[in-house]
Amino acid sequence: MAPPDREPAARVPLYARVKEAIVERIASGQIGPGGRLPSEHELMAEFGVSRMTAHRALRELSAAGLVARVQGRGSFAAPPRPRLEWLEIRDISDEIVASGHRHRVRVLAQEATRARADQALAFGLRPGARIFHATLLHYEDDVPVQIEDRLVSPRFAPDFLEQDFTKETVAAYLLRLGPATETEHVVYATTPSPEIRALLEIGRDEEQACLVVLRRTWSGGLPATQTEFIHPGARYALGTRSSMGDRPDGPAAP
Amino acid sequence: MAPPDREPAARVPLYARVKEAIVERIASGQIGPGGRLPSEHELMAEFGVSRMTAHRALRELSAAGLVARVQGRGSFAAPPRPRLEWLEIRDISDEIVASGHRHRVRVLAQEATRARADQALAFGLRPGARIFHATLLHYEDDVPVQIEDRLVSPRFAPDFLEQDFTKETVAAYLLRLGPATETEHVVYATTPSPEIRALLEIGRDEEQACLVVLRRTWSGGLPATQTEFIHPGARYALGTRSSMGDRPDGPAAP
DNA sequence: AAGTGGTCTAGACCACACC
DNA sequence: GTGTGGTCTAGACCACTTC
Repeated sequence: MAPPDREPAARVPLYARVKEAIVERIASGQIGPGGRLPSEHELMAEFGVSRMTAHRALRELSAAGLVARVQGRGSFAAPPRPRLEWLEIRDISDEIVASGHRHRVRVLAQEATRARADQALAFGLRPGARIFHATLLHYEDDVPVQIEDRLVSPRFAPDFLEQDFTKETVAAYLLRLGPATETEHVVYATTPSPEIRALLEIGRDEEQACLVVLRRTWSGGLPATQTEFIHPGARYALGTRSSMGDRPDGPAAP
Repeated sequence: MAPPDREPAARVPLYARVKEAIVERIASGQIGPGGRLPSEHELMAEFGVSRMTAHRALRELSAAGLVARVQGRGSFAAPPRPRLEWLEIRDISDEIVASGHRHRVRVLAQEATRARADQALAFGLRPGARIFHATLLHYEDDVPVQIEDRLVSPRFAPDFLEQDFTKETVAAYLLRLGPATETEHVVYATTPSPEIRALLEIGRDEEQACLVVLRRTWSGGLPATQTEFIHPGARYALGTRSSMGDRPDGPAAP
């Protein structure tokens, strides 16, 4: 009673074929922005699928932001509203290894310190409270490409000082303790101090600007970590590339 | 035969309740990273829902990256693998207006030029071919915060020179012509030239580094635009914040 | 009233993993 | 073989919009 594959064609799920067909009509301009899409019943007739299958195709396109659906009215092609774009932030060691290079890390500091007033505020502690700190320098083929400067809440990672971060990434260790429930990223450019320049081996004549990624995480509502990733501007860039249809979820536009 | 609401409770769909329950177990640590989740049949029994409903809950959590599913084995809590993080890139005028400030733009250039060798290569044209160029300077409350330097393919936007970009954003105009099918972003830090410094009104003593977002777009396989957004490092940052469960799609980890 | 999307069910066939 | 997830169907009830 359920013919799962009416054609011995390629093993592409029906809902995926329906999605492809709709994306094709939008991408080719055949349905312009704001234009009306076939209703679920029309898709049932056109592709010979059940309503659940037609519905799934439209629902997933809606989640992907390519299609807007309004109950009682119909489905429409992506509205002419600026789409959000997304920049991927990955772990530096992954990136280096994935690009076929050699990754090495030096642990410059791994200690307990007293929280300064601003740090205490950020972590919800009293000034002078004990907090963990670590500074790591990441090399790609012996060229320094990132300074990782971390503050970690002792509440979140009590055994932080006992870890060997040349064996396991700090990020991997922290993830092992429990996933962050909230994450904040800020990216900006800055002119490095002489100390930073020395660590990153930035010559006097070399491009001096640095790219900084500031990451703050929370776990279960409590601040867990705060990290500055500092990169030499001339040797590092964040990048991403996306195609229509494989974009991350965006707010389904009205 | 289909009791749609066995309890007159709040109007929350069943699949959403199942999702919430699972997220709760993961976020509370009750199911630690890599831990096993109830199977679809177990969820059916526990929540009294059909298999389709249990499946939808798990499928959406899988798309959100919180759950990994493996055919034949089962469903598991977010694996202890570095999650991808995402940085949002938005239109500068939107950002300024959304934050309650005043946006103004000056058109510094809007012309047809001859493509340099590298530009011709990027656009798939012969060197010296006609190409459109525009430079805009964006102000937030009369303080310059972005230089927008664009190259646009005449094939994609034949009437580019006739537009009034003080009335309509370049991005909005281009979107009107047709959505980009592919987009590439690269973010890096750089030390600005004296010309750039002058335009952005960066003083001699001021922080000099600039944040550059390079965006390239394609439409239907052909290069459409290439843009450099240059920001003073001290006055601009990219930022984002995300919570567990509302993250964009990532590759469902094995 | 008719059409639309939003949800839900019961049952089915399949591919895959593990024992 | 048993259990898992992946897909699909036919039909149902509901809320909403439009006529």
